[in-house]
Amino acid sequence: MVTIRDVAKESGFSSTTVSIVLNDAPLARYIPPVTKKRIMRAAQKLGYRPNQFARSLRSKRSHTVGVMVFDMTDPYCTLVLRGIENTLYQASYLPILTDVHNERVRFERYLEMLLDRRIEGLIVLANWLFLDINLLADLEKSSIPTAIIGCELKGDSMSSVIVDNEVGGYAALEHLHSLGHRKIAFIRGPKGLTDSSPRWRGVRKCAKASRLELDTCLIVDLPESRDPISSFEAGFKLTEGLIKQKRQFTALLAFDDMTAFGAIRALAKSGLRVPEQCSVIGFDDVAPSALYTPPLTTVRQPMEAMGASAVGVVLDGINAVLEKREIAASHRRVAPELVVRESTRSLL
Amino acid sequence: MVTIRDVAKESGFSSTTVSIVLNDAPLARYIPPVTKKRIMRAAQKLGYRPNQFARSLRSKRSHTVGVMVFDMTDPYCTLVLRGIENTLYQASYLPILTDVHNERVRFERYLEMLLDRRIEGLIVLANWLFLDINLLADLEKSSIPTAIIGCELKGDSMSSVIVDNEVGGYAALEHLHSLGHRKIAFIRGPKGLTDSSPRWRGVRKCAKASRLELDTCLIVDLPESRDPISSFEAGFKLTEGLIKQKRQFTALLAFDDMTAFGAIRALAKSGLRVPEQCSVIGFDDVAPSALYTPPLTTVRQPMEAMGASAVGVVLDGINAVLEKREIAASHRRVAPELVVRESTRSLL
DNA sequence: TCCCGAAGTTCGATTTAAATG
DNA sequence: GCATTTAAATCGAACTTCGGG
Repeated sequence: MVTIRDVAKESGFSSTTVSIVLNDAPLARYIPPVTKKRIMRAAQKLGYRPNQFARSLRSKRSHTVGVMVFDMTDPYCTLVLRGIENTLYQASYLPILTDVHNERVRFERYLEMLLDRRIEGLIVLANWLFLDINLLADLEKSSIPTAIIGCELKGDSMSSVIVDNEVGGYAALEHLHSLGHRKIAFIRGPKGLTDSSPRWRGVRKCAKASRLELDTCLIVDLPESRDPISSFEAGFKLTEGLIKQKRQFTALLAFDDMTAFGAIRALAKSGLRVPEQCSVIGFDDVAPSALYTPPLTTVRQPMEAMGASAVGVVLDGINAVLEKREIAASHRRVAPELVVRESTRSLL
Repeated sequence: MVTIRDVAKESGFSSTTVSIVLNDAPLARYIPPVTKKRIMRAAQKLGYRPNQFARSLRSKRSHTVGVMVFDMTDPYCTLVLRGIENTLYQASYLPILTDVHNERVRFERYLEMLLDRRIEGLIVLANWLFLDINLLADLEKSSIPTAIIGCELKGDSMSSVIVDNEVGGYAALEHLHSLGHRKIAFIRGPKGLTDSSPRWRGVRKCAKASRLELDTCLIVDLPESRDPISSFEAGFKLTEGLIKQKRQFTALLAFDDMTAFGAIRALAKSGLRVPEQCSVIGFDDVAPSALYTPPLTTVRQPMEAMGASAVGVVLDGINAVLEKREIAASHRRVAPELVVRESTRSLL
């Protein structure tokens, strides 16, 4: 490996001067262009690349951000990760990706490993989180800039980026209602998920506003489960249950897209066609939704933008730390967007 | 930050002794249990965590593996990444994830960044690769253990893990043939993809073995494109074209699952039901395939196992380097598995 | 000679303080 | 005092060498 001393020897200057020149440090003003040229050429010639370990040791910086996901296999992650990656790339940071598998020990071990690596920031993708929220509290004391995506929280220590679930829930029902649907089945999210209740609040709000009465016989809940795929299976079973009980409904509002897929499957199995005999709307707009047959109408979370936003917040935090400024945590709530495709249809 | 010297002071021993004890170095045999206890307690009390920068600087090790993906949004990546993550975790390595977006400059920049970080190994997920293969040759000179997933290559410097495309292609056609299908449409992969030709070779081999004549009017090719989603759109358009030309076929063999999704969509749009009027088979078994309506019959690549396998190879390489052993690159070809679901049906 | 522990060097880059002309 | 350059200290851990008992 070629070191700064090799460059010094090759160029005929001291390693101090080489360092100053190559980093374009303040003192570089005093160094005559000839010297700079010579040093540059020497470095070039030798193919010198500074040792990041040594650099980090002095500067205490890693130019690395930790990314913690609770379950990678959730399709929700993909685009968020893309947003994170892309924004970090612009800023010349590199992400260390960890997948907690919704396991407590794994969370703790990974957090320790990341902290040991002196990550400068941390982004947590709490998409399908069934761990004690107290775990997240542990993060607070780590005192590194942290942003959580998909889990609302108060407080000054950690930032958060979430979609406005209430607005989204409202939009979903409003869409079905505007199409003339009145007998609507609902599959709500599991109690343990922070998204569930605001999303349902939005639905109720819309129902109230449009004087729609919700039939409690048509409301079912997703069970708790650590596995995001399970919402597909649960969506399937719950819908099947509804059908078997001969509940009449012309539309179904699912907690998320996976649930909607399960519901569509159940409907198809019973010979009910979507959207001809039953409209279905999901939530999230994960990648497969656009590819589904029929393409799924859903409420989109701007996932890539949310990833980018989280990185932005964390980067601001890092800069604040570097400049020894205090900075308050920011809590961003981004607007969802109704995406009308072909799984919903007007009753008229 | 608490350093080893703080622990030394606290425990009353020198930093040397502390280092020996905490690392359980060979010399630790000579150190009496009392001393060890005292040092351990001091470390515990102060919450000492060794500085990885300093450690890496001396040991020249980063305990980090670079992971390079050509397009994260390809659903193919998800499970492979899970396999990689999980296996690295067992071995206490951390992955740095980079997404090349199929862009040359990005590839080069990321590679440089990873090398600067002194990654100990590199895993390349060449799933939807439309860059010059020569780029990969650049990797050779990096001289760090490297494994490529999804792209066959010879040579001793880099290892590879691929699915046996020929066997897979064979199995796909064999399945359709065994169901009684004789008029079969084919959507082949783009020429630029290394998977395309062996997969097709398998198909032809099976056709020959079962004396099935392939109708060239029913064979179409996916265009080149950097975007993996494009195979959905192309699958849609190509199938639509086939239908518009009134080509008769009772089954369709798609290059991959995304293409199959596009084909199903086109069939549905023309009022053709799957599998009643046309069977469709894909390749890969990406996550959405099982959730599709109808659930897609496909040829599964054991993606998680392939990720794990690549990590295994790289880890072996790392150990070889540490022990200054020479080690030959390994080229693993794993068997695919036919997954029969509901998008294919017997003609009888 | 064996056991225990400490002093000092090394890894490679940055930075402070100081030395030249 | 000014422009130009550098010796030496520093970051934190690990390893080599050495000395005392």
